[in-house]
Amino acid sequence: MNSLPEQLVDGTAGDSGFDVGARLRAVREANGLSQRELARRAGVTNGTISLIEQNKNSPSVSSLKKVLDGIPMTLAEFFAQDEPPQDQVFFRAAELVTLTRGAVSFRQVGARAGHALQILHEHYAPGADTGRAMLRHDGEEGGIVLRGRIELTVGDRREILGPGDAYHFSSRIPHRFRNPGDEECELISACTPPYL
Amino acid sequence: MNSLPEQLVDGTAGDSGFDVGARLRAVREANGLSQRELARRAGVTNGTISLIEQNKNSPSVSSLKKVLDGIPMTLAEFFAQDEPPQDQVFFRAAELVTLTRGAVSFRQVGARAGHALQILHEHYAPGADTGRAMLRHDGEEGGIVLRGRIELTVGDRREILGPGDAYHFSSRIPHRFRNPGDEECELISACTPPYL
DNA sequence: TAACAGTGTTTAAAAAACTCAACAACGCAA
DNA sequence: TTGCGTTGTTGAGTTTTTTAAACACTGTTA
Repeated sequence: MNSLPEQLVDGTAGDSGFDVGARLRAVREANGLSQRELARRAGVTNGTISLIEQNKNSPSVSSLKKVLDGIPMTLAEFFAQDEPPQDQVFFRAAELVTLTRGAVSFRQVGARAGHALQILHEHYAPGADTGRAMLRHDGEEGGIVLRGRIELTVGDRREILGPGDAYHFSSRIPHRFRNPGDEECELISACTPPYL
Repeated sequence: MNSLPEQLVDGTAGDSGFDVGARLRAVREANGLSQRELARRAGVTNGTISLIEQNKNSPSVSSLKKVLDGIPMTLAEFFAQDEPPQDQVFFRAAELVTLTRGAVSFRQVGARAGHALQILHEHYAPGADTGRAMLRHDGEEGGIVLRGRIELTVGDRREILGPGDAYHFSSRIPHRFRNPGDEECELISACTPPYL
């Protein structure tokens, strides 16, 4: 049942919001390689390269990786061209987006997507807690306490930090923030990549 | 003819030098999604997610993109790696390393090397200036002003920021900080990667 | 002109990914 | 306990990608 084996992804940007075919063709030509030469280096056939470049098929990650190895180029480099522009530089206090998660509020600097860095001005009400289920995600995070006290648990370590104290850890370690006092706690944090 | 339809990519990191399965599982769990919930949002079946996470198949770029759209996360973010060693987590106020550059002082959270994130508590004396020769380096940086005023020039844009105001830009754009007032200026900044 | 070496494209068969539906395991409430 | 809802995994069948080989086109050489 294939009366219309037309290209399933449309000819231009495809269904992926990222024009894999055009990107591969540009990269290949920028390196002065023919389809056949790249195919030989990559250990695939020239037909595969042709079809990918025309967006007539969507390569598997493993075959795309093989092809890029023949360039050579990493997957991250290949896709690291789609980051949106987004270039607001200055943010007035009133412009900071405020996010609320129960007794914790975050004032976020700029937008979340397309950046490698996220900066938050966080406020923890007395007793506020990010939850018993510990947080875990990629990247690193750190911060400095401005006011009040915060109890921070990272893996099997736990400390109570006060004004001027700071922290920095890999976000892959399970972690939890809790305000154990009667006073609001205020801190500024940064993390990479953004995760909220 | 499929006498050995075993997994072609080995169980761990696969043939791609990048463990797509483990990475997807980590990302999904970090966002608190079940395989089924992610599958529903992405418009694929839960079986697909399961097989990908076990590295029993290598998804096509278009299906991986669909899956990531349900997170949401871009392909570039997915393939961007990170490697944090070093593990001091808590830093008492007195422990913060202080660096001085003329009329500007930085109190640094943790060590500089081997991290993707650097956090600084900066103090600019009245008139302090990072110099007429504009700064330029890789990464992104941002911060929030706590006290005083700072004049920030980024490319051809210039603003004076006060308490609560913030900034965020690509460090590749030439930039310069200057305290134009009579009062000390204090701010907390973050940048990635570290550059001092 | 013909013969050749290079290019990218296209087709049928083989291989791999994807779907659908069933399965086993766990936690939780009745 | 039973029952229900959830989790992740698995097998049979369908769809898509990949291969291998042929095709059409270009520029060069004889």
